[in-house]
Amino acid sequence: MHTSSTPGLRDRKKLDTVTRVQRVAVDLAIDRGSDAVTVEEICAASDISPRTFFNYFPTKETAILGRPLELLPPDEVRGILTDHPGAALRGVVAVLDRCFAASDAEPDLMTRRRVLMEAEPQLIPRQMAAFDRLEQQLVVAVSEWLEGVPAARRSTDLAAIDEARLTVLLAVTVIRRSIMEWVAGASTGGRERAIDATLSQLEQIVKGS
Amino acid sequence: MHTSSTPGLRDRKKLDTVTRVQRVAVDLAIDRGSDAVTVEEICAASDISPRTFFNYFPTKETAILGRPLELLPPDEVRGILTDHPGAALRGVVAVLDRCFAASDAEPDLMTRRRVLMEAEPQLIPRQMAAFDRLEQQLVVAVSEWLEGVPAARRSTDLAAIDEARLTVLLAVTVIRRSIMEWVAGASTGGRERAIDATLSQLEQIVKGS
DNA sequence: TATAAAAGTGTAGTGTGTGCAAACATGTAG
DNA sequence: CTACATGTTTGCACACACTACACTTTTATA
Repeated sequence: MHTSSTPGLRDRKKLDTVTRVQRVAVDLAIDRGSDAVTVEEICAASDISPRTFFNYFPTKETAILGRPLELLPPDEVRGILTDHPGAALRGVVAVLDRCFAASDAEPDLMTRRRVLMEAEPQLIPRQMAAFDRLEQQLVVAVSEWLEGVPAARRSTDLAAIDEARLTVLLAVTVIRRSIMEWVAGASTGGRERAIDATLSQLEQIVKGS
Repeated sequence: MHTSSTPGLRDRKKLDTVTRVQRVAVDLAIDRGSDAVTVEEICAASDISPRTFFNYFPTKETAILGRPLELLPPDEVRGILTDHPGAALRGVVAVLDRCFAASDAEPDLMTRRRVLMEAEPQLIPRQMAAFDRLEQQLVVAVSEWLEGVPAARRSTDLAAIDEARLTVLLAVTVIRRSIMEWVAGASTGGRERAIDATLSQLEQIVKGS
């Protein structure tokens, strides 16, 4: 058994292979279009067998776009939500942003994926559909957290589960819009700035209705 | 050439076949799970050849869940938007609702799809990803419409394209939430009621942030 | 009834993804 | 260093979605 902090040769090799394949995959996709690239080509260019490819990635798409985001540990989620008292939406957006920041996130890989998405915008909604699991987990977490907030300090009179569902959908929308801006390269600052801008636009639009 | 208003035998037969296949597809999916159903089974049960299946439907998913929604003709879109002055969000939601109502919409087929989605919730985000095209077209339409509204009557000071993008995303979110309620069978009334409820919840949540 | 157009089908593929079992590498213990 | 256990990689055979092409059948119209 090997439970120390150093990864060990075996795991290091594995990680190397994974990132190498991901890089090759996204590069080929940028070159020829993601549909035109075959798994066999990716494998040939990364020196692994097709069978091994599917040990690493459940689908071709996963290798090109990356694994779907995972939810932070529950206590971290609670902490972030509590940091935004009376503004569940901002809290949930912050959680999603952290999930995003915490993902694999080799910077150059992210950059290349951004380039790819710019060239093939139809990949963006697919990526969003992969948020599904995250979304469901988040609804549970937010709902539980809301139930622990005394009614006097809540900013709505909705049932916790209803507020949680809609808040999570809204937060995903905010993140989605921010990612679109980020992909378009328009936003001057980082994601934070784009998120703040989106949130204030959101307020204007909703209040105007 | 046949350009009269009556469909003609050929087209009637075609329509019959399409709806029959759709019914068989969704029924089999309810019985065995949509992943476990093969195109061959659907074809055997609906007396067409697999090759013909793919003449009718681009994918298996399309046969089970239905074609993605199509945008109403541009003048209708403009009309609906103009019916909701100063509340672009409500207007866009109304447009989406009409698109929904105008889709194939054999009532019993819709019911069965509702049952299927209840059993396999992961189908819902997939369905939403299919909104992609509709969403893009809608952004263009809304943006053009907003540009025709004098600034004094606008409820925000955002650039038309920015307001259009975010408004469409929000409207899709509202529709998505309403469909989820409708699928869950919770809403007492029809979609309209669910949409109104969602919109007012939305206001509460955003104003509370 | 003859004929052109459209719809349906069979065949032979490509590509993604899976199950299984054998070959291989690596870590551990004597 | 050797031997064993465990995890990784691979080859092979396969199921299924989907496509290109050529061919037959059906329908609409003259």
